[in-house]
Amino acid sequence: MENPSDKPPAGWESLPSWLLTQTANHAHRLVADGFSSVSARGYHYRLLATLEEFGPASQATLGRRSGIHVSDMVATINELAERNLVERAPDPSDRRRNIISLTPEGELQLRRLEKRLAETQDELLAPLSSEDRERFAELLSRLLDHHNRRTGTSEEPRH
Amino acid sequence: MENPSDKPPAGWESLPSWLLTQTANHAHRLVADGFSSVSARGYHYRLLATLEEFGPASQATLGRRSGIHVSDMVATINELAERNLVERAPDPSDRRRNIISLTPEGELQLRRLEKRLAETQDELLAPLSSEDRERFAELLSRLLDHHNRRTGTSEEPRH
DNA sequence: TCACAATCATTGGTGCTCCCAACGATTCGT
DNA sequence: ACGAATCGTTGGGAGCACCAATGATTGTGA
Repeated sequence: MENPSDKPPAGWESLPSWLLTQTANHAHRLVADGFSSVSARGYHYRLLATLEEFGPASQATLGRRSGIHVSDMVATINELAERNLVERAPDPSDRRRNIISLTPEGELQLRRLEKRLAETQDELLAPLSSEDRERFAELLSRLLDHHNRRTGTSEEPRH
Repeated sequence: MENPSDKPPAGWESLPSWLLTQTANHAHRLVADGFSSVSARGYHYRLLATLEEFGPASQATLGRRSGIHVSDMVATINELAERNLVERAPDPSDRRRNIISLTPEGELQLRRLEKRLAETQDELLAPLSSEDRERFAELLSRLLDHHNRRTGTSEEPRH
């Protein structure tokens, strides 16, 4: 965004899709700023959090769990492994797979990221009351759920 | 995949910033799909709508009005001008400037984009009642306003 | 009036997120 | 045993937001 010095435009600025994406933009900026203060970005957090939540797993599985595309997963793991926040080891029982696991340093980093993230939530929702925040989250959840279902976000693992 | 429960993990998935950005993602996809059906993208619509709203202007002014960065404005105008949706003419009174104006074809295209956009809003808000939609928009407006003030810092152009 | 500051359009980048196609290697299903 | 499926990897692209620097032009102040 630059310099809306010329009066508030109009029309499209009141469309839900506009309000939503612009607000999300602010949210993303806030989150990204918090993360970048510890040299991380969204994907790093999502991967670390997923690892802690479900434990070590293959890259493909992690991709499904975190919603990160498998091809982006490679770079994300590279970046984290370079800093020893994550470990990439071959799976002895399936030579196609790597088993990715969280290191102690990775856990520490995750703690830091969670802290920044929590601060960010407050900053993001600053103008909203406690009840408003709840309603806001509820509305978003309803929308997100609906659209996640529609776009078949979770594929059945068949085997 | 020994664990068929590759579903919504937890924790971070309930954070407002996550709900917001992911929902915005769906919104963006819906909007983009609608736009792409007439070979356009967000910037095109924003520029065309701004032109109709305020009339012809220089690229820098359009950038301020639409929130499109001036350096992205160049490409956006190039793309629209190539299809005769917009006209780029030198400003006789200031040889630094171009005056950008909407062509009749541009207006037609704008009508098409508005139509797609209107359809998209309904798709986006499908699971919400009329009252919910209103509350949703109101909450988003409050947030957006707050953060625009904090960030957008619109300074007056020194005459 | 003349030098300096500011503005304008343009170029050529960056970063993040999401997404796609194709590849060799490996394992599974039948 | 053979074809189908899965895994990691590479190397892209789209879209949005943002930044720095440049040459041309215009404005301003001393």
